[in-house]
Amino acid sequence: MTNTIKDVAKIANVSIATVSRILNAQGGYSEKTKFRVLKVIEELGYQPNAVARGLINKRTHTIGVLFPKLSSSLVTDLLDGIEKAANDNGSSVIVCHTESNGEKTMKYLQLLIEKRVDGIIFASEILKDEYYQFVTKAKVPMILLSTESYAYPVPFVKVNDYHAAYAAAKHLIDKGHTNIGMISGKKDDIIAGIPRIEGFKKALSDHGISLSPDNIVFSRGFNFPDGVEGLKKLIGQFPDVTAIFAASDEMAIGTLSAAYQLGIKVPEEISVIGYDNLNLAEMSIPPLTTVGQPLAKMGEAAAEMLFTIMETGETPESRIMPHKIIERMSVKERKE
Amino acid sequence: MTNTIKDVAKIANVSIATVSRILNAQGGYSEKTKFRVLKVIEELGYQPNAVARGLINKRTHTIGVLFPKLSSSLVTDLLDGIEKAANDNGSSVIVCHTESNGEKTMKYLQLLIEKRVDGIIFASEILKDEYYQFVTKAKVPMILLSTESYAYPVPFVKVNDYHAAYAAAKHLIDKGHTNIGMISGKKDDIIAGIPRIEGFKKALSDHGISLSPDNIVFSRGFNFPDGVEGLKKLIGQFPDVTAIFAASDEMAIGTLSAAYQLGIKVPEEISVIGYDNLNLAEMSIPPLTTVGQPLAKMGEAAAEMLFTIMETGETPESRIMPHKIIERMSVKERKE
DNA sequence: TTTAGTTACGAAAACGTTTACGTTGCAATA
DNA sequence: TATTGCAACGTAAACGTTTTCGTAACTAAA
Repeated sequence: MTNTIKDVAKIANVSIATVSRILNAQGGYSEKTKFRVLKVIEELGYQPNAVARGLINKRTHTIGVLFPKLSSSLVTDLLDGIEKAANDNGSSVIVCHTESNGEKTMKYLQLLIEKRVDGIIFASEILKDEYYQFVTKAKVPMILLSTESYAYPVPFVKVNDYHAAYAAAKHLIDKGHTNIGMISGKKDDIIAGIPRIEGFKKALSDHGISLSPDNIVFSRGFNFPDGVEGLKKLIGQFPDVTAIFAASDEMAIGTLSAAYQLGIKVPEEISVIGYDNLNLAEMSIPPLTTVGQPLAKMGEAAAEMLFTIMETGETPESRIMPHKIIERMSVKERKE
Repeated sequence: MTNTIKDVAKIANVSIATVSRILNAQGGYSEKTKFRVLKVIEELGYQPNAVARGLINKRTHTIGVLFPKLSSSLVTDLLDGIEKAANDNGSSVIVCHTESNGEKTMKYLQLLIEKRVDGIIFASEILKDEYYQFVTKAKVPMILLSTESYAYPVPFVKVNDYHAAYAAAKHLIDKGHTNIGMISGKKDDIIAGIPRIEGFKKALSDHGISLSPDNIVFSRGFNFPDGVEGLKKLIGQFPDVTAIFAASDEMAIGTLSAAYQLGIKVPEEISVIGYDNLNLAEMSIPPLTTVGQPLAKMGEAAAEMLFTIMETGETPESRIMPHKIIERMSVKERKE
C-alpha cells in the first residue's frame, strides 16, 4: 500500500499532472508549488512507480544479457563492463544463464521480450537462426558480445580471434621457439575454435615453420581439465615442444598444472601463452603470459552500442577490439 | 507497434477478458474458442506485456541483487545459485554493482524499489542503518547473503565464519603443525574479519598452542596482493611457521605465489589452507586445500527464502550453511 | 413449462503513470 | 477598455493488462 502520485497530488492540493511535471522537471509550475509538492513527496517517502512509467513510456530502462555460463571470469568481466555502462545510462541489467541450452535460451528470450527490455546482449555463444528470428520479430535491438554472426546482420563487439591467435604464436616465434604446439578448444567452434587454430597455423607458416597434425591437440571445451588433458596428449604426440599456445587462459592454467604434475618446468623447459587475460592469469605460478582481451571494455562497448541504437535508431558498426600481448613469466626466450 | 491483447481479441472475435482468461488458464471458456484464440495468438506472434501485468498484479517477478564487486569468483558462484533459484521460480534477477560505495548503494536500492522488484538480496557487505530503513519503509522483502546484521532482524544465509576458521586451524593442528600463522583480512571487518581471527585463535588455544601477536598478519582486504604481502610480512615476524591459514582463497593463492617467488616450497616447507573454495582453488599449483563454502547453494537458499516470504508473508529463519574442509595438495602432514 | 444452476462470455473499472488539450487568471499591449 | 499572450495549472485519455460483476444462453431438475 505504498503512496502513489495521487496521494501526493491530493495532499499538496494540486493535480497529478502537476506532480508529474515537477517530477520530470518539465516546467509549467511555479516555484512555490514545486517546493510544496517536493515537501509532500519527502514526507510521504513517495517513490514513483517505474512499472507504470514503463507502460506508458514504452521504455523500461532495463536490458537483458544472455550468458552460456555465469561462473567464469570471462563472463564476469564482461558483465562488469555491461553493468557499468548500463548504470551510467540509467538502466539496469537482467542476467540470464542459458547453459548453452537452446530451449532455455528461447525461454529466456521470450521472458526478456515479455518484460519489454529495451535491448538484449547476447554473449559468448552462437546465434542460432531461431534466436535471431525471434528477437528481430519482436523488434528489440540486439548486440552480440564476444561472438559474431556470419549469417545475420547483427552488430557485434569482439576481438579478432584470428589475428589474436596469430599474435600469440608470433610472440612465441619471436622468442626463438620453433617447436610450437597448440592446445586448442573445440575443433568445430566457428567463433573461438577455428579462427584461433587458423591464426596459429598462419603464423607458423608465415615464418617458415613446418606444421604437422601432431602440433595441435583438440579438446572438448575451453576449460581447466581440457588444458591438463591437452598437455598430456600433446607431449605424447609431440615430445619436442618447447612452447605452447593454449586457446584460453583456463586451459593454459590447466597445462601449467599438468606440467607441474609431470615435473616439467615452466618456462624453463616449456613456455606457455594463454588467451583471455582473466584475473587468474596473474595469480598463476608462474604468472601467465597471455593475449589479453579488454573484457570489461568490450562489455561497456556492447551496452553503449545498445543505447545508441535506442536513441538514434541506427544500427551501429560492429567493433573489433584490440588485443594485446600481456607479458608475464610463463614464456622464456629460447637460445640455441 | 507490437500486438496487444486487444488485437488478439478483435481478430478472434472475443473480448479481451476471454483472451486474458485463456492466457492464464482460468477456465470460463469453451474449447472451441480457446483453440481459435490460441491460433490467433500464434499467427500474430503475440507476447503478453509483463509491464502491464506487473502494474496490475503488483508482482514484477523480478528480484534485485546487490554485490560489492562483480568480478570475483565468490560473487559469481553466489549469483549462479541465485539465478538458478530465481529462474526455477519464474523470476529474473537484476544485478547491481555497488563497489561498497554507500551513495551508489542507496541509488541502487532506490532504483530497485522504483522498479518494484519483488525482493532484494543484499550480499557480502555490511548492512548500514540507512539501507535497512529505506527498504523496510518500502516494505520490500530482503535477505542477507554471505553477511549478517547484528542490529536488525533481517534473515541471512551464510556459513559460521568462526566455526569454519576454527575448523581450518584444527585441520592444520590435526596434521601435526604447531607453528601456525594466519594471514587475515581486514582486522575490523565484523563479518569476514573478526570471526575468522577469533575462530583461529580459539582453535590454537583449545589445543594448547601458544599464540603471540606475531602469529597473525592483517591486511587491507581479502585479495591476491594482500596474500603475497601477507606471506612476506608473516615470514618476517614469524620465521618458524610451517602452516598458514589464509582468510580467503585469493589470499591463499597470493601466499602460494609469494612462496614460489621466495623459493619456499608448498607444501613441503609450508602448508597453506584457504577459505572459500573458489574455482581457482583447484587450479592452483599445488591445488589448494581450503574450507569450502557451498556458494551456489547459498545463493539458491537466499533466493528461495525470498520466494517463501512472498508467498507466505512470514519471515523465514536464517540459515547457517555447512562448511567443509576440501583436502587437496597444499597441506602436508608434519612429522617430527 | 417454469425454475434454478451453470457455462461462456462481455463491459468496464482498476493499476500508476504521462501527456495532449483545455481553461483560468493575470500582465502587457493596442 | 478590449484584446492578446503566457504562465500555471486541471481534466481526461492512454498505456496493456486483470478482474469483478453482470448477463445471455443453455442444461437439468421440478
